Amino acid sequence: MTDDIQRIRRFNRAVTSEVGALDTSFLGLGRPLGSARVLNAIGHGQQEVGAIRTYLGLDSGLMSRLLRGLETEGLITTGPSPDDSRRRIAQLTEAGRAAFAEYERLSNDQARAILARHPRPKDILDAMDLIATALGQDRIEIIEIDPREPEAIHCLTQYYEELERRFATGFDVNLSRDPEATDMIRPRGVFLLAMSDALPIGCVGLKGGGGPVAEIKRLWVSPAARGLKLATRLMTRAEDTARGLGIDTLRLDTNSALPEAAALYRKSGWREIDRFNDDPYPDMFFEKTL
Amino acid sequence: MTDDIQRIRRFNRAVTSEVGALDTSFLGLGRPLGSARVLNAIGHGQQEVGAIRTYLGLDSGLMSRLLRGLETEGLITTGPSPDDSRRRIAQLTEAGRAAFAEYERLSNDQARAILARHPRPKDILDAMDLIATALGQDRIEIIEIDPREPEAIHCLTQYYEELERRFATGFDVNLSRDPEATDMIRPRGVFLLAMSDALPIGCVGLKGGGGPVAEIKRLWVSPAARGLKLATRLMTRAEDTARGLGIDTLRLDTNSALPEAAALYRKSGWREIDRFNDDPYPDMFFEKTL
DNA sequence: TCATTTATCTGACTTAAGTCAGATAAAACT
DNA sequence: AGTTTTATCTGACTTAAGTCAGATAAATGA
Repeated sequence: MTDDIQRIRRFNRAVTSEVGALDTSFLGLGRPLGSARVLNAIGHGQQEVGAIRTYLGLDSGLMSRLLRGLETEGLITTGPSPDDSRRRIAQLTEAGRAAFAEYERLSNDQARAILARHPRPKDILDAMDLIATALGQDRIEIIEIDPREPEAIHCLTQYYEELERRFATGFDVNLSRDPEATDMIRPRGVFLLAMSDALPIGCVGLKGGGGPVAEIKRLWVSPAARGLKLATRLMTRAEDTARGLGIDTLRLDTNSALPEAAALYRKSGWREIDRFNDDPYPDMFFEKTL
Repeated sequence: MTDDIQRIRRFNRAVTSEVGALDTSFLGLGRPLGSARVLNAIGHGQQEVGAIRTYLGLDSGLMSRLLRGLETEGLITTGPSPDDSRRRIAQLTEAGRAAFAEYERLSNDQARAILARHPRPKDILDAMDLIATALGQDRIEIIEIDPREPEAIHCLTQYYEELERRFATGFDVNLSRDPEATDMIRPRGVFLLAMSDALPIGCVGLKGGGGPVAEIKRLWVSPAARGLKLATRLMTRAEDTARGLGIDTLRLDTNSALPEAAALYRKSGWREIDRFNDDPYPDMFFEKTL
């Protein structure tokens, strides 16, 4: 146990000296860290002065001075917010966009360098996802999204890859009954993503047909997020949404090669029923009355 | 690829806000970060003022002033180094040890908290080891050590566990020909550890008997360090040491359940020979003339 | 309408951190 | 022995960061 703590502290040392170097590398462009942080916040789309101030945890006086500094450097312009002219909004000028792009390039180069000098970049990325998800586990949010958006496709692709690995026969989505995207968009259904600071780490689809019966599809949680009860959160949210859409019966199919899925369904009020479709992959079928 | 970079940058955000909070938590004890860092360096056994200065990257003037500050606080004493009185060495006073213990407690609590709030602490630790090893891959050192030391046992235990997992029959070290520790200590042999910032990540034993023939035993590299050519480095160093001990022939045994090991031996000048012992586990035997 | 609240700004501070040019004394070199 | 190098210290700076008490102007509420 003490040994474990040593391992964590070694990790802390490693990242503060390496990742922390990113923070200070911002100094490489000759601008104090405070100004650089404000400039980057604006570049990343934060417009409201107050929002930036809270985000960066700055005193109002300091914030004001940093903004004045960036203004005289010609990197930003500020003006009153149209809906409340006490508030001010900041925007990058042409020169500001150029400076911001420099910072982006620096960050990206540093990230690329980490990947390039390691023989197993995939393992590194997975480990980073696991740690970042663990550190941010209290800030995981569930959002509704169009299943054709890239974030959704990111999850679905990984879901299909996992089925390919875990089914003895492999998995080809073209042989499966791939739901129409519009069946998983309101008002017929919904597609939910679990997001951890901009990274999608889980999904579930509610596929409706306009009637009182709908199907749960594509429940998946990233390996980085397993154990955090995310599948339960996604299912609960999907069921709540279904109720709101006037649905009273939910069905789903699954495969006995995914025992943790069946266990979850059994534990949360689903009961096994007879086969209700001719999809070649599933061998277990469940139903739940809402 | 762009996506990968986003994942790394998300990781950077997560650790700078969480691990960076550790840095600033040091401020919680009311001492400026600079003084706290010096105090902790001394607490961790760094005595030489110059060494601390290089380690923390401080200007000599600043360093001097920080030391004076800690001295007037009554936390350290400084004096000339016995072997070169230009240099100075710093030591904690009783009060200094108490203050240092407070910082240790803070760091340990923070580490413990990370483990406690995650359902899969082992995965988190493995991921942290992988990333810390990757970030510090240029600072991996190979050291000689007594195989009965805890760092060596840490590696050997993991080695045995891996054999237990990978051999169809499992692995019981008591049934194997476990070498005498003294056969792996100079002048008969040597035991080598690969260290990444205080974490042992690989080992190899050179087991000699005083004569010109010796055996390579217990070659193992932590999953966190695979792909970094560490096995090759360990073997090269072991062979070099063997030459220095007047050994001209090396032998080893291995098992075909570890194909990557046999591949390494073949690639680096070993040739397969007939069985030379009656250990129940190995089924392949190699020899190399130095 | 008038007092109150809210968002930001300004000026006058403090503290931490870092830089740089000597000063000093011991060690190393010739 | 005398010069040079090395390790540390001191004093006189600069810069970044942060604090705090008002000032100002727009929005809100009674």
